[in-house]
Amino acid sequence: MASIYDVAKVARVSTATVSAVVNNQDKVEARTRRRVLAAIKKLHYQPNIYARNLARGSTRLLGLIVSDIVNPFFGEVTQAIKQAAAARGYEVSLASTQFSEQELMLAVKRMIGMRVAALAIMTTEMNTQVLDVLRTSRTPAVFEDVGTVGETISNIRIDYEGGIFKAVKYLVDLGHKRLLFVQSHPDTGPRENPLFSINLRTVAFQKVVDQFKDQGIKSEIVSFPGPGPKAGEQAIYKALDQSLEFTAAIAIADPVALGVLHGLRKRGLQVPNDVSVVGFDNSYICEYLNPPLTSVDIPRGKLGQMVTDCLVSNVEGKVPGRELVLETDLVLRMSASRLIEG
Amino acid sequence: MASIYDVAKVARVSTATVSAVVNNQDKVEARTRRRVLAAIKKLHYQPNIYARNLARGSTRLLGLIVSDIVNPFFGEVTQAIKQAAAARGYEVSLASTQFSEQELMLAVKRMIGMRVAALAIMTTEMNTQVLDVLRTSRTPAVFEDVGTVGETISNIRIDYEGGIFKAVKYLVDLGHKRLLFVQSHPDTGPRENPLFSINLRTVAFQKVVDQFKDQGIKSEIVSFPGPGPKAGEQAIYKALDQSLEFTAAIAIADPVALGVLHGLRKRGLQVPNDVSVVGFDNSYICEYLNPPLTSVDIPRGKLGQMVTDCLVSNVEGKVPGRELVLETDLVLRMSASRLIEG
DNA sequence: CAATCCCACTTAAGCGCTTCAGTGAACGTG
DNA sequence: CACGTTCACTGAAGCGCTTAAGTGGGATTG
Repeated sequence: MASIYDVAKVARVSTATVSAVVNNQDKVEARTRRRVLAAIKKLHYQPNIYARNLARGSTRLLGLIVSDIVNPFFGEVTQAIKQAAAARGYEVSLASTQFSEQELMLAVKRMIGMRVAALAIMTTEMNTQVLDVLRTSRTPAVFEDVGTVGETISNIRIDYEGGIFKAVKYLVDLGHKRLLFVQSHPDTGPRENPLFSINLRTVAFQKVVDQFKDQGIKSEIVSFPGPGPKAGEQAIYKALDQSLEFTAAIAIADPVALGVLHGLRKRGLQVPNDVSVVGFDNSYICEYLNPPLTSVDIPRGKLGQMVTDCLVSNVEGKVPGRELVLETDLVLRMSASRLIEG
Repeated sequence: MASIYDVAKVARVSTATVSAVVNNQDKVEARTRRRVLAAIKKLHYQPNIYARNLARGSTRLLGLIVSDIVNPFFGEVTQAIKQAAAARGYEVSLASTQFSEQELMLAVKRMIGMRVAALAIMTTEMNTQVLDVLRTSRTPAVFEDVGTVGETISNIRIDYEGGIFKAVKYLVDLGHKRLLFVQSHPDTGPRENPLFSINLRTVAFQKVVDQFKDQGIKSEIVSFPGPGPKAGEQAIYKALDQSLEFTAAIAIADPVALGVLHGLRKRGLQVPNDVSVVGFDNSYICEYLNPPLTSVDIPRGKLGQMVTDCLVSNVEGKVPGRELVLETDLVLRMSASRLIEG
């Protein structure tokens, strides 16, 4: 592979000039520039990014770590972040952990090795070692839902409670009094880890239901290990088999709702006639389900923007870490309806 | 950020020794190793991958370019490739093009800049310039469905025809005689570009239907710009509005099928009673749809394995490029049924 | 006991860029 | 005309690693 020296030789200039052309600084005379460009084309020269980044000593690279790229929600968030980052002249490098804390640690270390300017961590799993590594490396970072803001660590708190409140109120207004919250949890790791953002959603649900208890609203929570539809399906079977009383179910995430819908159907229950269902995330898929799924919306575009702004201002403006709140909303579709007294 | 020199100084050894420890070569005495490890921990040392890769002069990095990470199918393929690659000691770097040829070119150049050992390109878009860049850079590459095998270029041909044959035969056996093929196409770029793998599926459909024409089977093709459900929905409206005759539809990809299902429902048509629908890709989501979607399966695990094996043997074994065929299969669910003569 | 080999470790060159100080020619100024 | 300026370009150091060649001391050998 041709190096900058080869190009310099062919163009009969110094490497500094080639460098100036490649990075299109306007210090180079048009004639010279053309010679260099011709040489580059002739040799199929492509700068070695390792040499470049090593020499530069810094990168315009944002790291993004998510739990599961297969989940379209993360995919959409990734897109949003990439776009926002590109607008500010940053690239983004993506890693996926498959919900494993070990993978998370590896990914963080790899990112630090890549000397990312800053790091966004949008995973459900988390632990204090990871936080330590981040803090000691002084890599600016932004989390989704991990409370500890620091000099270089920001947090975007998604207002689950707001969204869940809207969902619960909506269901209550429709006449539902028995609510089920369907959770899935990672197979591994401590269930009670407060750093697991997934627990935040459950806690938010409990808080909200508490506010409604003087109206006679009762609730149950079921949980099943493993992410996604499979867990949702099994969890709803569990609820049914235990004869938990509920006329409406809120799922912790859309893929889980997908499983809930499926499980209900298999057991001969109709949605929304027999059971109302509300999802969480408002994936694009909700619109296309049968029935279309009412879901709590987390605006990915705004999230991506927030994440990027937060990181970039931390990197460039030395703005200290802070906490931002992202509002959520309820998008009404067809999967919840007025309770028919039976 | 601490460098290898800092570690060497603290551990009172040379940088070469630190390097040996970091790369765990077993040339270092246990006592020394411990000292080095302690220094690394103390300084929170994390090797700079740019310096490392520059010094090494080669990487164990596979590049993967896909059209759309939001599509769960690509997500699953990505996972499969990552796993297969990890088993052979390679990492993988991911890029997504959003179906843009321009983005594709940028991604390819970035990958070459990263000096990936080899490159897998699983996009629907493609053009000859990209092929040229690849060929001249001598980066081993594997494509999905681009015919031109070369010294460093391999091709995995997905046996669309086989899968579509199974689908068509299945529908014909169920009594259907009027088939609709629902295609979506990228907004940009030449529609007739034979390098667009998406056209391959359509061509395969036409070929297959041809084999059935003496049985009186007729077919139509509709197409709508844009990927995903939205295109599928609009395409099916178009078919309905033009009063195309069909009792069964095959969608070019599952997200498109999702839109078809949705559009049919909105127009008051029942699946499978009024129209049978078959998808393509067999995303995990098919199982959870209502009705569960019959779909042509492309085995991602095998695909990931093939891609990785192909690349690694090209890189390490100097095996020249070749063409491999990936069989497809039809997974039966509930979205297609016997035609009720009306 | 000298010669040999091994072992654990060090020295230093080099990977391919960027960048800053430096050079020399052309130009403008008093 | 001597002087400073500007301009277009060059020279070379240095980024943080890896690795081939080198070193020196202890064990092994004839």
